[in-house]
Amino acid sequence: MSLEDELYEQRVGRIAEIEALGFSAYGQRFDFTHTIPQVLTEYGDKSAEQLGPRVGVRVAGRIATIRRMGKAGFAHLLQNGERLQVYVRKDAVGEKDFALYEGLDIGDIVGVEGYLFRTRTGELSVHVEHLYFLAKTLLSMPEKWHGLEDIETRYRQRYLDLIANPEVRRVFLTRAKIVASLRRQLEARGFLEVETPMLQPIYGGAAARPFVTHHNTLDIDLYLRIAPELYLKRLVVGGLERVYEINRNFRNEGISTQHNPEFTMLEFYQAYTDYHGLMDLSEELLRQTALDATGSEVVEYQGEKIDFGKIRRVSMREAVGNPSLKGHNLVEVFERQVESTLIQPTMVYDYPVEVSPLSKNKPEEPEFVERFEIYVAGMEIGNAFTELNDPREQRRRFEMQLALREKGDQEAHQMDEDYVRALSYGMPPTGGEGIGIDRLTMILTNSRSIRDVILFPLLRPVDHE
RNA sequence: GGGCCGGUAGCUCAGGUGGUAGAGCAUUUGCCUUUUAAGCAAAGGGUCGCGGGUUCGAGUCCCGCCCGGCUCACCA
Repeated sequence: MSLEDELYEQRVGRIAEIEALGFSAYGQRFDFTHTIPQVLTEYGDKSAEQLGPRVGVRVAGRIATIRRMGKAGFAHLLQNGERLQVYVRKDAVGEKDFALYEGLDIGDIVGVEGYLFRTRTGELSVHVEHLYFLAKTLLSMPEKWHGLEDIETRYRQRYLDLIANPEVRRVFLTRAKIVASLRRQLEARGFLEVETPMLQPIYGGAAARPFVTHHNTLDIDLYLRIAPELYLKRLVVGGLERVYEINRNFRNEGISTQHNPEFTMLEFYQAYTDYHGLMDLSEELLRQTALDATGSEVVEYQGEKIDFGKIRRVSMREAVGNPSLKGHNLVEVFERQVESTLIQPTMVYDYPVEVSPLSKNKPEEPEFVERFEIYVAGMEIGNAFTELNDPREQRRRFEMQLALREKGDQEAHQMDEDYVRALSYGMPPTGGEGIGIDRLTMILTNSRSIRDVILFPLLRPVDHE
């Protein structure tokens, strides 16, 4: 028998022992008086005297460490990323509870009832009077000192990663704060949150290859959306003048430290503004989000201080430093030579029309459009433009894209007749923007890989024969 | 897809030039009523990612494959 099986059988055997003592191996509801973080916040700085006469608590958590010393012992309970020590002695808990304590494994989930005290070395602890068994672990936990380090296991078994590595938990708490901050700011400005189709008969709103799926009853192929853009603008036509969506996009392309096949975008549209208005708004949104998520406008990313307090604005032609370049050549040089050097938050504006099929032309320079992208730490995190609202020009742009598709460009835009029809009813002048939530989270959590900010990144599945 | 790196006990890792696989944590047993990487004593635990090959002999050398990481290309 392998060690793994041996450990498993050992613990299955322990279920019988737990039940023989009158406990359930998979216990009942446990009403606690405090979470462990609450105990630490409330009593963490109280002296032994201040804990008298008696502070009674009921707390629950997962056993993180055990130190047994004959007829007494200690354990640390882990809950919500924080640890509280408990002290169990035979003469305080009685025969039965002490027998239960003696058979505990690291990873078991228990509840304790008792009172707070300070140990000789000063650690705030619970002097246990009753022990409750809540859930049995059958598998052994990662090592207490190094935690779980194997990157593949961390992604495949994120639950273990979350138990063993407190900083992982923090990343995802920060991610939630980022999303909450953006929602709060958009709500405050009168934006309405909406949901638009993930399953789309025509995919659009970006240049990318899609995932294809099939609906059986309708017997049609559908695409997982690559962007919600065209639907959101239909809503602007419909009079929802400020809308946003925070949701997943799917792109059937490469995987890297900056790309996951499904990723989360914020897209928002505001009628009666343009890309200059969006630059002002973006600056404020990013500054406030950094502040809400990290407590500071200046964050450290991979050794660089990134300042969201003021965002530089530069035209693409200035950034490239060659005013004669245009079209695809300009973008190519920009991406090859400039993009990775944009460490501080930077808005790069005025894109060639060729790469921007949905953006409005600059009136005085129609070969350029009113578009900008936001770069931070060498990564594109946002893309925004004054929306093209002339249906006849939009049709010409789609036709340009179809011509590219004919030449083999698999990422060229499809024709969307209903979108052109929607524009034909009249869309107000509108600014629209997308912000990549995953990449923004990378920067605000100092994460090197997009997989570190996505709970379950896509990995090739392993065969279980 | 290309290049580089990695996969050894449940976890974290050692294993120059080939010679029957080690440590710490975890586990088991004993002792221990304020410990905290508790301690002391003892024990068990491995298809060395998978498959071929070279060799008397492969964790180690060669070939192929699988999985992962980084990076380049592509993309957001």
